[in-house]
Amino acid sequence: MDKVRILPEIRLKQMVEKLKKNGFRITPQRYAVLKVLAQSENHPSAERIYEQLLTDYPTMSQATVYKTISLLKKTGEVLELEFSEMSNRYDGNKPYPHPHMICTKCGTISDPPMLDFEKLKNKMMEKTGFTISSHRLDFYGYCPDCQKK
Amino acid sequence: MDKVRILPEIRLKQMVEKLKKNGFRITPQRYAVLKVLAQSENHPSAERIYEQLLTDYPTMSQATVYKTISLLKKTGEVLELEFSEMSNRYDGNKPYPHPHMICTKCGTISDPPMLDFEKLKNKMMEKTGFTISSHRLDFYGYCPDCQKK
DNA sequence: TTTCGTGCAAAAGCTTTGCATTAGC
DNA sequence: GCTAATGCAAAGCTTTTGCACGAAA
Repeated sequence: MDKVRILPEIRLKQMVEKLKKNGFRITPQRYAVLKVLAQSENHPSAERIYEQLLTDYPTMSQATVYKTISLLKKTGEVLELEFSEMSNRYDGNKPYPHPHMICTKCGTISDPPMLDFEKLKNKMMEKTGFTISSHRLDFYGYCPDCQKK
Repeated sequence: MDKVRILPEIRLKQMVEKLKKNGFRITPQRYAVLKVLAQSENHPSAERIYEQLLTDYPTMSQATVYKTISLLKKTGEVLELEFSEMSNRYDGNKPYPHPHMICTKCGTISDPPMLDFEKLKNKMMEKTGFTISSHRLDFYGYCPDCQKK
Protein backbone atom coordinates (compact mmCIF):
# COMPACT_ATOMS: atom_id res chain seq x y z
CA MET A 1 0.00 0.00 0.00
CA ASP A 2 1.27 3.40 -0.94
CA LYS A 3 1.89 5.63 2.03
CA VAL A 4 2.13 9.09 0.57
CA ARG A 5 -0.37 11.61 -0.64
CA ILE A 6 -1.25 11.15 -4.28
CA LEU A 7 -2.46 13.66 -6.86
CA PRO A 8 -6.08 14.62 -6.25
CA GLU A 9 -7.05 13.98 -9.89
CA ILE A 10 -5.69 10.47 -9.74
CA ARG A 11 -7.29 9.79 -6.40
CA LEU A 12 -10.60 11.08 -7.73
CA LYS A 13 -10.46 8.63 -10.61
CA GLN A 14 -9.76 5.78 -8.21
CA MET A 15 -12.77 6.68 -6.12
CA VAL A 16 -15.04 7.00 -9.13
CA GLU A 17 -13.91 3.64 -10.49
CA LYS A 18 -14.47 1.97 -7.16
CA LEU A 19 -18.01 3.27 -6.90
CA LYS A 20 -18.81 2.32 -10.49
CA LYS A 21 -17.39 -1.14 -9.95
CA ASN A 22 -19.74 -1.53 -7.02
CA GLY A 23 -22.72 -0.52 -9.11
CA PHE A 24 -23.26 2.97 -7.78
CA ARG A 25 -24.12 5.86 -10.05
CA ILE A 26 -21.92 8.88 -10.42
CA THR A 27 -24.20 11.87 -10.01
CA PRO A 28 -22.99 15.47 -10.09
CA GLN A 29 -23.52 15.74 -6.36
CA ARG A 30 -21.58 12.58 -5.61
CA TYR A 31 -18.81 13.58 -7.92
CA ALA A 32 -18.54 16.92 -6.17
CA VAL A 33 -18.25 15.31 -2.74
CA LEU A 34 -15.66 12.88 -4.05
CA LYS A 35 -13.69 15.73 -5.52
CA VAL A 36 -13.51 17.59 -2.22
CA LEU A 37 -12.47 14.44 -0.39
CA ALA A 38 -9.90 13.43 -2.98
CA GLN A 39 -8.02 16.68 -2.61
CA SER A 40 -8.66 17.36 1.06
CA GLU A 41 -5.56 18.03 3.10
CA ASN A 42 -7.44 19.51 6.00
CA HIS A 43 -9.62 16.60 7.08
CA PRO A 44 -12.95 18.35 6.60
CA SER A 45 -16.14 17.57 8.49
CA ALA A 46 -19.35 16.69 6.67
CA GLU A 47 -20.65 20.15 7.47
CA ARG A 48 -17.54 21.73 6.02
CA ILE A 49 -17.85 19.74 2.79
CA TYR A 50 -21.48 20.74 2.54
CA GLU A 51 -20.72 24.44 2.99
CA GLN A 52 -17.92 24.29 0.48
CA LEU A 53 -20.21 22.82 -2.18
CA LEU A 54 -23.22 25.03 -1.57
CA THR A 55 -22.06 27.80 -3.89
CA ASP A 56 -21.58 25.54 -6.89
CA TYR A 57 -24.43 23.19 -6.00
CA PRO A 58 -27.16 25.29 -4.40
CA THR A 59 -29.50 22.32 -4.07
CA MET A 60 -26.92 20.21 -2.28
CA SER A 61 -28.19 18.72 0.97
CA GLN A 62 -26.40 17.52 4.06
CA ALA A 63 -28.12 14.18 3.63
CA THR A 64 -26.41 13.68 0.30
CA VAL A 65 -23.02 14.47 1.79
CA TYR A 66 -23.59 12.00 4.60
CA LYS A 67 -24.95 9.35 2.25
CA THR A 68 -21.98 9.70 -0.07
CA ILE A 69 -19.55 9.44 2.82
CA SER A 70 -21.41 6.36 3.96
CA LEU A 71 -20.89 4.75 0.54
CA LEU A 72 -17.22 5.58 0.63
CA LYS A 73 -16.87 4.08 4.08
CA LYS A 74 -18.45 0.86 2.88
CA THR A 75 -16.05 0.64 -0.05
CA GLY A 76 -13.06 1.66 2.06
CA GLU A 77 -12.42 4.83 0.10
CA VAL A 78 -12.44 7.27 2.98
CA LEU A 79 -10.87 7.34 6.42
CA GLU A 80 -13.19 8.49 9.17
CA LEU A 81 -11.82 10.04 12.32
CA GLU A 82 -14.52 9.69 14.93
CA PHE A 83 -15.08 12.25 17.63
CA SER A 84 -17.92 12.66 20.07
CA GLU A 85 -17.33 16.24 21.16
CA MET A 86 -17.08 17.53 17.60
CA SER A 87 -18.06 16.34 14.15
CA ASN A 88 -16.22 13.47 12.54
CA ARG A 89 -13.46 14.37 10.11
CA TYR A 90 -12.63 12.71 6.81
CA ASP A 91 -9.64 11.96 4.64
CA GLY A 92 -10.36 10.77 1.14
CA ASN A 93 -6.86 11.18 -0.18
CA LYS A 94 -5.28 8.74 2.24
CA PRO A 95 -8.12 6.42 3.21
CA TYR A 96 -5.93 4.06 5.21
CA PRO A 97 -4.88 4.42 8.88
CA HIS A 98 -2.12 6.92 9.48
CA PRO A 99 -1.11 9.11 12.40
CA HIS A 100 -2.65 12.52 12.96
CA MET A 101 -1.59 15.62 14.80
CA ILE A 102 -4.62 17.31 16.31
CA CYS A 103 -4.32 20.83 17.67
CA THR A 104 -6.53 21.13 20.71
CA LYS A 105 -6.58 24.89 20.39
CA CYS A 106 -7.49 25.60 16.76
CA GLY A 107 -8.77 22.14 15.80
CA THR A 108 -6.42 21.69 12.87
CA ILE A 109 -5.70 18.10 11.93
CA SER A 110 -2.53 17.42 9.98
CA ASP A 111 -0.48 14.43 8.90
CA PRO A 112 3.00 14.00 10.30
CA PRO A 113 5.54 11.90 8.42
CA MET A 114 4.36 8.32 8.15
CA LEU A 115 5.52 5.77 10.65
CA ASP A 116 6.19 2.14 10.05
CA PHE A 117 3.58 0.42 12.13
CA GLU A 118 4.05 -3.11 10.87
CA LYS A 119 6.55 -4.13 13.53
CA LEU A 120 4.49 -2.64 16.32
CA LYS A 121 1.30 -4.18 14.98
CA ASN A 122 2.87 -7.61 14.69
CA LYS A 123 4.24 -7.41 18.21
CA MET A 124 0.78 -6.47 19.47
CA MET A 125 -0.87 -9.36 17.64
CA GLU A 126 1.64 -11.79 19.11
CA LYS A 127 1.20 -10.53 22.65
CA THR A 128 -2.56 -10.26 22.66
CA GLY A 129 -3.89 -12.86 20.25
CA PHE A 130 -5.88 -10.17 18.44
CA THR A 131 -5.98 -10.10 14.66
CA ILE A 132 -5.47 -6.42 14.03
CA SER A 133 -7.09 -5.05 10.92
CA SER A 134 -6.84 -1.34 11.54
CA HIS A 135 -5.57 1.20 14.00
CA ARG A 136 -5.79 4.80 15.07
CA LEU A 137 -2.95 6.97 16.28
CA ASP A 138 -3.64 10.55 17.27
CA PHE A 139 -1.31 13.01 18.92
CA TYR A 140 -2.95 15.92 20.75
CA GLY A 141 -1.24 19.18 21.51
CA TYR A 142 -0.61 22.69 20.26
CA CYS A 143 0.43 23.27 16.67
CA PRO A 144 3.34 25.64 15.95
CA ASP A 145 0.99 28.53 15.15
CA CYS A 146 -1.00 28.23 18.33
CA GLN A 147 2.14 28.06 20.44
CA LYS A 148 2.98 31.60 19.35
CA LYS A 149 -0.34 33.02 20.49
CA MET B 1 3.85 8.09 36.10
CA ASP B 2 2.94 4.58 36.98
CA LYS B 3 2.03 2.51 34.00
CA VAL B 4 0.28 -0.50 35.50
CA ARG B 5 -3.13 -1.15 36.90
CA ILE B 6 -3.38 -0.40 40.58
CA LEU B 7 -5.66 -1.81 43.25
CA PRO B 8 -9.20 -0.46 42.89
CA GLU B 9 -9.39 0.51 46.57
CA ILE B 10 -6.26 2.59 46.32
CA ARG B 11 -7.37 4.15 43.09
CA LEU B 12 -10.72 4.98 44.65
CA LYS B 13 -9.00 6.80 47.49
CA GLN B 14 -6.93 8.80 45.04
CA MET B 15 -10.01 9.88 43.15
CA VAL B 16 -11.86 10.85 46.31
CA GLU B 17 -8.90 12.88 47.54
CA LYS B 18 -8.59 14.67 44.24
CA LEU B 19 -12.23 15.67 44.22
CA LYS B 20 -12.10 16.80 47.87
CA LYS B 21 -8.97 18.79 47.19
CA ASN B 22 -10.81 20.58 44.43
CA GLY B 23 -13.68 21.46 46.74
CA PHE B 24 -16.24 18.94 45.50
CA ARG B 25 -18.45 17.01 47.87
CA ILE B 26 -18.39 13.26 48.06
CA THR B 27 -22.01 12.19 47.87
CA PRO B 28 -23.16 8.58 47.92
CA GLN B 29 -23.99 8.80 44.20
CA ARG B 30 -20.62 10.24 43.29
CA TYR B 31 -18.82 7.74 45.43
CA ALA B 32 -20.67 4.93 43.69
CA VAL B 33 -19.69 6.18 40.23
CA LEU B 34 -16.09 6.60 41.33
CA LYS B 35 -16.07 3.07 42.69
CA VAL B 36 -17.21 1.58 39.41
CA LEU B 37 -14.63 3.59 37.50
CA ALA B 38 -11.80 2.83 39.90
CA GLN B 39 -12.21 -0.89 39.44
CA SER B 40 -13.34 -0.96 35.83
CA GLU B 41 -11.32 -3.23 33.61
CA ASN B 42 -13.88 -3.25 30.86
CA HIS B 43 -14.02 0.41 29.88
CA PRO B 44 -17.72 0.91 30.61
CA SER B 45 -19.96 3.46 28.92
CA ALA B 46 -21.94 6.01 30.93
CA GLU B 47 -25.05 3.98 30.24
CA ARG B 48 -23.38 0.81 31.51
CA ILE B 49 -22.28 2.53 34.73
CA TYR B 50 -25.80 3.83 35.23
CA GLU B 51 -27.36 0.39 34.76
CA GLN B 52 -24.86 -1.20 37.06
CA LEU B 53 -25.68 1.23 39.87
CA LEU B 54 -29.46 1.22 39.48
CA THR B 55 -30.00 -1.78 41.73
CA ASP B 56 -28.11 -0.32 44.67
CA TYR B 57 -29.11 3.28 43.95
CA PRO B 58 -32.65 3.22 42.56
CA THR B 59 -32.82 7.00 42.34
CA MET B 60 -29.60 7.29 40.38
CA SER B 61 -29.96 9.34 37.21
CA GLN B 62 -28.00 9.36 34.00
CA ALA B 63 -27.40 13.07 34.50
CA THR B 64 -25.55 12.37 37.72
CA VAL B 65 -23.35 9.80 36.03
CA TYR B 66 -22.52 12.21 33.24
CA LYS B 67 -21.93 15.08 35.64
CA THR B 68 -19.62 12.99 37.77
CA ILE B 69 -17.65 11.87 34.73
CA SER B 70 -17.42 15.50 33.68
CA LEU B 71 -15.86 16.40 37.04
CA LEU B 72 -13.38 13.59 36.71
CA LYS B 73 -12.44 14.72 33.24
CA LYS B 74 -11.75 18.21 34.50
CA THR B 75 -9.50 16.90 37.26
CA GLY B 76 -7.79 14.40 34.96
CA GLU B 77 -9.01 11.39 36.89
CA VAL B 78 -10.63 9.50 34.06
CA LEU B 79 -9.60 8.65 30.52
CA GLU B 80 -12.32 9.15 27.95
CA LEU B 81 -12.30 7.18 24.73
CA GLU B 82 -14.45 9.10 22.29
CA PHE B 83 -16.56 7.40 19.67
CA SER B 84 -19.26 8.77 17.44
CA GLU B 85 -20.94 5.56 16.37
CA MET B 86 -21.23 4.28 19.90
CA SER B 87 -21.13 5.72 23.40
CA ASN B 88 -17.88 6.95 24.83
CA ARG B 89 -16.02 4.56 27.09
CA TYR B 90 -14.18 5.32 30.30
CA ASP B 91 -11.18 4.13 32.26
CA GLY B 92 -10.87 5.41 35.79
CA ASN B 93 -8.18 2.99 36.87
CA LYS B 94 -5.63 4.15 34.31
CA PRO B 95 -6.63 7.72 33.52
CA TYR B 96 -3.61 8.43 31.35
CA PRO B 97 -3.22 7.64 27.63
CA HIS B 98 -2.44 4.02 26.88
CA PRO B 99 -3.06 1.73 23.94
CA HIS B 100 -6.33 -0.15 23.54
CA MET B 101 -7.39 -3.24 21.68
CA ILE B 102 -10.92 -2.83 20.40
CA CYS B 103 -12.82 -5.84 19.11
CA THR B 104 -14.96 -4.73 16.21
CA LYS B 105 -17.17 -7.78 16.60
CA CYS B 106 -18.09 -7.89 20.29
CA GLY B 107 -17.07 -4.37 21.26
CA THR B 108 -14.72 -5.42 24.03
CA ILE B 109 -11.99 -2.94 24.86
CA SER B 110 -8.89 -4.27 26.59
CA ASP B 111 -5.43 -3.07 27.49
CA PRO B 112 -2.42 -4.69 25.83
CA PRO B 113 0.97 -4.48 27.51
CA MET B 114 2.10 -0.89 27.81
CA LEU B 115 4.38 0.57 25.19
CA ASP B 116 7.06 3.13 25.67
CA PHE B 117 5.80 6.08 23.75
CA GLU B 118 8.30 8.65 24.91
CA LYS B 119 10.76 8.11 22.07
CA LEU B 120 8.06 8.14 19.43
CA LYS B 121 6.44 11.21 20.95
CA ASN B 122 9.70 13.09 21.08
CA LYS B 123 10.48 12.20 17.49
CA MET B 124 7.06 13.47 16.45
CA MET B 125 7.50 16.72 18.32
CA GLU B 126 10.85 17.29 16.64
CA LYS B 127 9.55 16.58 13.19
CA THR B 128 6.32 18.53 13.41
CA GLY B 129 6.92 21.37 15.84
CA PHE B 130 3.86 20.34 17.81
CA THR B 131 3.98 20.25 21.60
CA ILE B 132 2.29 16.95 22.26
CA SER B 133 0.37 16.71 25.51
CA SER B 134 -1.60 13.56 24.94
CA HIS B 135 -2.19 10.79 22.47
CA ARG B 136 -4.52 8.01 21.47
CA LEU B 137 -3.55 4.62 20.13
CA ASP B 138 -6.26 2.12 19.26
CA PHE B 139 -5.91 -1.19 17.51
CA TYR B 140 -9.02 -2.58 15.85
CA GLY B 141 -9.57 -6.21 15.05
CA TYR B 142 -11.03 -9.45 16.32
CA CYS B 143 -10.30 -10.60 19.86
CA PRO B 144 -9.27 -14.22 20.44
CA ASP B 145 -12.81 -15.26 21.43
CA CYS B 146 -14.44 -13.75 18.36
CA GLN B 147 -11.93 -15.41 16.07
CA LYS B 148 -13.23 -18.81 17.17
CA LYS B 149 -16.82 -18.01 16.28
C1' DT C 1 -28.61 29.37 55.92
C1' DT C 2 -26.18 29.21 52.17
C1' DT C 3 -24.16 26.55 48.76
C1' DC C 4 -23.85 22.49 46.15
C1' DG C 5 -25.71 18.13 44.10
C1' DT C 6 -29.52 15.38 42.32
C1' DG C 7 -32.62 13.99 38.98
C1' DC C 8 -36.31 14.90 35.96
C1' DA C 9 -37.28 16.46 31.48
C1' DA C 10 -36.16 19.32 27.79
C1' DA C 11 -32.65 20.84 24.61
C1' DA C 12 -28.63 20.39 21.77
C1' DG C 13 -25.68 18.57 18.24
C1' DC C 14 -24.44 15.34 14.87
C1' DT C 15 -25.93 11.69 11.95
C1' DT C 16 -29.38 8.63 9.98
C1' DT C 17 -33.78 7.58 7.98
C1' DG C 18 -38.46 7.81 5.49
C1' DC C 19 -40.45 9.20 1.65
C1' DA C 20 -41.99 11.69 -2.39
C1' DT C 21 -39.72 13.70 -6.31
C1' DT C 22 -36.22 13.68 -9.72
C1' DA C 23 -32.72 11.90 -12.61
C1' DG C 24 -29.25 8.18 -14.30
C1' DC C 25 -28.60 4.43 -17.15
C1' DG D 1 -39.07 2.65 -17.92
C1' DC D 2 -36.87 0.88 -14.13
C1' DT D 3 -34.17 1.66 -10.43
C1' DA D 4 -31.42 4.45 -7.72
C1' DA D 5 -30.29 9.10 -5.81
C1' DT D 6 -31.67 13.55 -4.01
C1' DG D 7 -33.22 16.49 -0.51
C1' DC D 8 -36.49 17.89 2.74
C1' DA D 9 -37.95 17.14 7.28
C1' DA D 10 -38.44 14.12 10.99
C1' DA D 11 -36.41 10.81 13.98
C1' DG D 12 -32.52 8.80 16.68
C1' DC D 13 -28.76 8.70 20.00
C1' DT D 14 -25.70 10.28 23.12
C1' DT D 15 -24.59 13.98 25.99
C1' DT D 16 -25.56 18.49 28.09
C1' DT D 17 -28.36 21.86 30.38
C1' DG D 18 -32.13 24.28 33.19
C1' DC D 19 -34.35 24.18 37.15
C1' DA D 20 -36.82 22.99 41.37
C1' DC D 21 -36.11 20.21 45.19
C1' DG D 22 -33.27 18.15 48.65
C1' DA D 23 -29.05 17.51 51.18
C1' DA D 24 -24.53 18.80 53.00
C1' DA D 25 -21.42 21.98 55.46
